[in-house]
Amino acid sequence: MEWLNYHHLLYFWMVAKRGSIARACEELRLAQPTISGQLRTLEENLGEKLFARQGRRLVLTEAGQVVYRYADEIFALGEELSDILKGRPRNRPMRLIVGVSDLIPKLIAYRILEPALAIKGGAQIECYEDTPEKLLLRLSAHELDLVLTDAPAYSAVRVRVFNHLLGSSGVALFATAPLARFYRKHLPSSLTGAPFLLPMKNSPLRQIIDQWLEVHSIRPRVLGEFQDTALITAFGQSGAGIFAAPVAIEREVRSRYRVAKLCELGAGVTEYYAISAERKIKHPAATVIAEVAKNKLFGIPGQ
Amino acid sequence: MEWLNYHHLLYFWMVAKRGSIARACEELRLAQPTISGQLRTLEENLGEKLFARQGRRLVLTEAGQVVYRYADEIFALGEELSDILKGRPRNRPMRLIVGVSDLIPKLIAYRILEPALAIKGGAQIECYEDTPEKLLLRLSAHELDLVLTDAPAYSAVRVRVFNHLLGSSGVALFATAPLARFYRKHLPSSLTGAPFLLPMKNSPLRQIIDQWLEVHSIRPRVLGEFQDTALITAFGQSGAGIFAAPVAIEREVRSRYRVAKLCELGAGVTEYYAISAERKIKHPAATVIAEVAKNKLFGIPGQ
DNA sequence: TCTACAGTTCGATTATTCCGATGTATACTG
DNA sequence: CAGTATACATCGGAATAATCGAACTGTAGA
Repeated sequence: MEWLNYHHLLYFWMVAKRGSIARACEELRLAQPTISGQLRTLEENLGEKLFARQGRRLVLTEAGQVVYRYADEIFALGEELSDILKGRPRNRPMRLIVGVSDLIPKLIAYRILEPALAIKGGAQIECYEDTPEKLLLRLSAHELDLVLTDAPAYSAVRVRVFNHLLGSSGVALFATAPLARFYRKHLPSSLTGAPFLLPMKNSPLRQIIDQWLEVHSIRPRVLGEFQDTALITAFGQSGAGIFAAPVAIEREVRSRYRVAKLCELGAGVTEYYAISAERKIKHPAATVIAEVAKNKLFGIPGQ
Repeated sequence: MEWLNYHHLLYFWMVAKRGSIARACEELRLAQPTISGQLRTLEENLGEKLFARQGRRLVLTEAGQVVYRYADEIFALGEELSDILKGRPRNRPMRLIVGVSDLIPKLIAYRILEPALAIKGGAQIECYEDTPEKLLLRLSAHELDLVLTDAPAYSAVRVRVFNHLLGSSGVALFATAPLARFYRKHLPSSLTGAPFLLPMKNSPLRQIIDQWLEVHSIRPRVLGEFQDTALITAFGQSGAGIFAAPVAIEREVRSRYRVAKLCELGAGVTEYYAISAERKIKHPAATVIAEVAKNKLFGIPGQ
């Protein structure tokens, strides 16, 4: 494994950003030949020309543009990290800042977060969505107060985040009435070849579905894979295909999307977690959320 | 501006990942004193201890954990970049892979994408959601075929992506019946102090709303700010507050979320774009999408 | 054709990285 | 409680890479 030289990349990035080697020199306080040379070795290492000369200007090649965009992301993260370490907390007003995983149905997210609006004074909520990994990153940098996900935070390295199980729910399949009518006979074997709208491969919900399909030897027709459950339901509502949702919100799903329940997926259970940076959830609004979720949200049925 | 030393960071990252300097040495093919030393200079540069000795192990300090997570992001991007340049396209089967901006209402996204399911043979769709910036990054690396956003791609550097305007729509405010009844009298001045669910500050839709509020000298009570429009509607449906949505999907919004329209926001118009890596959209499913959107989706009213 | 500008090439110089040897603390072993 | 293996820290010199000034090449404009 040969490593990318990030310093070369940094010089390249600055040249691309400023539009010329000369102006990058000023910014980086280096001599022209230095950058010129480093740029050349970067191109050699990558085996791609990054700039093409156009008159006496440099313009990015196609490959250069791709590299530039990645570099932009990389160094933006680096600067963010520097800022945080220098103790310039990125402005955090007096409100609850929550990260919500894409994989959590919005109706569930609403049910979890809603108590925070009800507390007196009315906490203001700020919601960001992203992949769980990104959200945890921002949680650990104390940019978020709370992260909602459907899986506990993995800990390859022991990380200082703490998982609070809010509740769990079984999973059911839903579809518009005509689809449901058609496939309801001879369940579950009728589902082979049936059109499915599925979450991405890496999501816990998808694993539950796949396992269930496996057990029943069903090979569905996959119409599409979606990172966000809200898009799945947008498609599902229009009768494009069959989709899965937690039974905890069965009633809302049925009425809101005008769909019918096909069947429940036996053993499989989705879980919902709040993840905080401290062992004990401190933010008052967050405490309320966790309490209400544990006691009321999913507690009633089956217990 | 003093730059982060990304090579030191890389060593640190590997040590944290592998759990010890010794094992990082194997991976990086370096001698143990080398890494030990580099780690020390990194700590000195940052002014933070990153590891604490626990017996003869090293464990990450609080600061170390923050740095580690950022490093993870940074070097994951770096590896992705290397992969792409080495011509290992990250597995792209025969389907349409679309990036959808968080900021696009799912109902709009559905309407835009739906034609692709209808074409014969039935294209399989794969949908990712993220911020427009990240999506464009992946588009330029040819990991996506198409990106749907509500603003054309900015071009700080001339980038090889092309914007295709799919359509535009006015904006209206919605709320549940009780809320609507209460605020409908003396619009728009009645809205001062009214509870609002808003998209994030940087979104085009938010700018339209803010501008309208500004013009009418309304100062609403902001309940929360959301990155994803689907969460806004989940809150809005439950009567938490007033929210905005494009009039193009007024009917669906009203029936699906059981809300009523308060009023339209005069001049403001949201736009929807498909962004592709080539000047001409090539992917057959993508072509269909763009065609249908331009001709039918938003074309009828007002034209 | 002359000049200003932008980037390149070429050694010489300087800074940084890297390693082996050695030292210190910690865990395991009988 | 030695004796030994493990893991990291420290040190100084050797190897490597980055940097610079000076001279060179090509372009654009006067």
